[in-house]
Amino acid sequence: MTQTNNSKRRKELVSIAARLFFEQGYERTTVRMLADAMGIKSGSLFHHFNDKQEILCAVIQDGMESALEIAGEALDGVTEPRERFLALSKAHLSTLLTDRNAHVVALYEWRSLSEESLNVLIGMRDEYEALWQQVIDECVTAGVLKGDVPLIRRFTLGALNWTVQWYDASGEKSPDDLAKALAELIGLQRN
Amino acid sequence: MTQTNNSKRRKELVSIAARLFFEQGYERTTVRMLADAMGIKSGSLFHHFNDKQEILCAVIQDGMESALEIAGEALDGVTEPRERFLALSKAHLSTLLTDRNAHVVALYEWRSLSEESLNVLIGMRDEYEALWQQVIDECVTAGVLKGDVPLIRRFTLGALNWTVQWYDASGEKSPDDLAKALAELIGLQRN
DNA sequence: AGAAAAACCAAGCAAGCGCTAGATTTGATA
DNA sequence: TATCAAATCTAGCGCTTGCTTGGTTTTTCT
Repeated sequence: MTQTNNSKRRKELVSIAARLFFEQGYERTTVRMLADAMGIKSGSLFHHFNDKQEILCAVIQDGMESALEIAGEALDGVTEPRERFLALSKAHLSTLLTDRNAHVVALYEWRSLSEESLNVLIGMRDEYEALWQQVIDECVTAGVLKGDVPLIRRFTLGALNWTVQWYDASGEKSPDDLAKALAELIGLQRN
Repeated sequence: MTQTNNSKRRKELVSIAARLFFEQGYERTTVRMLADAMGIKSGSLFHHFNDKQEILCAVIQDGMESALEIAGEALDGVTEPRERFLALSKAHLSTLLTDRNAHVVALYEWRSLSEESLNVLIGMRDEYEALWQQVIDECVTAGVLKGDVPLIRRFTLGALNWTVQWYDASGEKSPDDLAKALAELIGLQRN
């Protein structure tokens, strides 16, 4: 029976689904489109997933996991608050703009999830936001940032997440450039 | 025949559609849901609109128009660059968070538009962004902001537009509070 | 090699989708 | 009061949707 397994095949399928969901949105992507891109028939999809929405859940889970992992690595060994902020921003934009799939879906398709799936994912999102909260808190404590910490976090993530709406990968600016520019905008690189 | 008219009735219907599109997204909203909310049968909808996508187009047009109008009023008579930035931010958040319908749809549902509708709306979007571009340019010229103007504009609008994802109207912070906080974050209110 | 499990296909169902056509009602105007 | 257009309804068409079922192929493991 179809379990919520973690087989290698399933991972591949989730990755393909991520691409389609990113390109055209969850609702506009049919199970037949998914199956075509996967090289199987639409019915076979339901051997790996209980329903379509579960595919979305898996994609988002994927996106959150990789975002968390990359963020953790980026912060590892970095101690100076401003550097930590910059490292986290770079990690965020990197997952968002270079592997433009799962992480983007994770940000923009929450609405289509079942309540059950939502409960699974909210924990990961909170964990990710806690990471930001901590880094920003360090900046405020160190006196390099001023203001309400949750609010700064939300503005920052908003500015970063919105980049997927306009970023041109073929342009001259790299994700790292953007991260640096944002840090400058909020006065982190002035001193 | 069904024309792209501007009758009063049509305006009402567009307003109702805006609410539904905002609440559940365009793709998840069926013509029957729309008709129900409008108090008519689904078939009658197509006397006012040629197809479903045209309703979305009208909603977005509505959102952009009111945003443009409110922004223009907000800037009227204000000359000091920092005040102009703040006024524009307040106007933006006001349309976004108090009348949480058309403007939000205008931001998040572009993907479902036909190419034809897109061409109609892109002009309005550009006009709105030009407003921001100008105000930010004034700030940079006045020396109260530093950096690449288009980039600042995009980060700012990103931070503002993302508020719809988390803002709680029943909370303690008003849209104006948020605008002020953002201005402080990017160093506009320090001197 | 042989058995068990996993992956897949062929065929199609029931429901819901956007949309249409033709008749009917409503409301303004002459 | 007669006329005509706008607005709505009734009824349903043709298609696509997510998903199911029952059987076949492929892979894995002993």
